[in-house]
Amino acid sequence: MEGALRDAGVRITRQRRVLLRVLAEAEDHPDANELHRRAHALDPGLSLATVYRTLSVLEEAGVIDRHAFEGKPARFETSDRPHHDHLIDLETGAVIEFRSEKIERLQAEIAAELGYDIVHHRLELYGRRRKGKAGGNTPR
Amino acid sequence: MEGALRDAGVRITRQRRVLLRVLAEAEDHPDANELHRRAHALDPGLSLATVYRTLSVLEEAGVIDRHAFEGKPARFETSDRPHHDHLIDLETGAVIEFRSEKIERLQAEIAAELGYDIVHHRLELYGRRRKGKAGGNTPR
DNA sequence: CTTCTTGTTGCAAATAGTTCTCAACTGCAT
DNA sequence: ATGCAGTTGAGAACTATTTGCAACAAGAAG
Ligand SMILES: [Mn+2]
Ligand SMILES: [Mn+2]
Ligand SMILES: [Zn+2]
Ligand SMILES: [Zn+2]
Repeated sequence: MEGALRDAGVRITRQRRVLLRVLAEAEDHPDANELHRRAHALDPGLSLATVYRTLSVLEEAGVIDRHAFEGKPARFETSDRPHHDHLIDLETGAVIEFRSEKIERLQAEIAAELGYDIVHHRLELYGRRRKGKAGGNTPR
Repeated sequence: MEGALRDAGVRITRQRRVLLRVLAEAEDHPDANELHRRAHALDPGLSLATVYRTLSVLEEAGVIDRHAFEGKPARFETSDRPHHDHLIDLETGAVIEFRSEKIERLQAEIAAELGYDIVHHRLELYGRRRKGKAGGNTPR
């Protein structure tokens, strides 16, 4: 992963290495502040400004994705996994991932009909746990 | 429309009447600043703070929708027309509306499978005009 | 290994968009 | 006409993020 960056002409500094690691180990969708806090453990002195700058660099290099959910500050995640969209639990703030081949396809069709090629999109569902009987988050 | 607001316990002030009118006449998706500029014509002295406050009130009353497109400031539109989503032209910034019953349905299904009820969602396509041969924005 | 060039960093100050504080006002129920 | 809770204008405050600048360090060159 560092190789890919180096090839893209991105210098590998101590702070970038740390952030890459923090991002790689993250299982959630941390925001800049949280990333700064986590990185702080491995490298005190790494500034928040650098976190922001590095996130922009990594985003442009295509190794991370930035999500701006309703209101809240931007959140990040590595883009090594396949594309997916998000469902946000309005009560707990939990972020649940999902992927719908059908929706992806429909989006492309719609854009095409309008004479456009999709560069990227944003699909976010905001909801609350269904109180009713069935359904349910099938535990793995 | 004012009646509905009054019933919701919202006082009808001169500035709110102006903004409601500006919003009703808008055919695009203006942001707070633009709304302020337009309202200024009908009522100089109407402050930007009031524009923001009124927009929040109207949003909560459910008479307008707020859209936060990539990066740019929030944009608004009356919610009297049926629900739709947006395609943003990355080059011109143009906002094109569309509606897909299928996608709406799929979203509900996905949420249901995850054990959720959708409160609202956000679907935005960001793209560029297709250079290729066919397709195309059928002019009306 | 030393040097050199240029990208990178930390800090603080700057932005942009939006919200809040507070005293002066006003819609509107009585 | 009165009274008061809700609303407004002006500006300060805020939040998230960006930027200017001088010190610093990656890594190509020698
Ligand atoms: Mn994700
Ligand atoms: Mn619209
Ligand atoms: Zn998607
Ligand atoms: Zn929709």
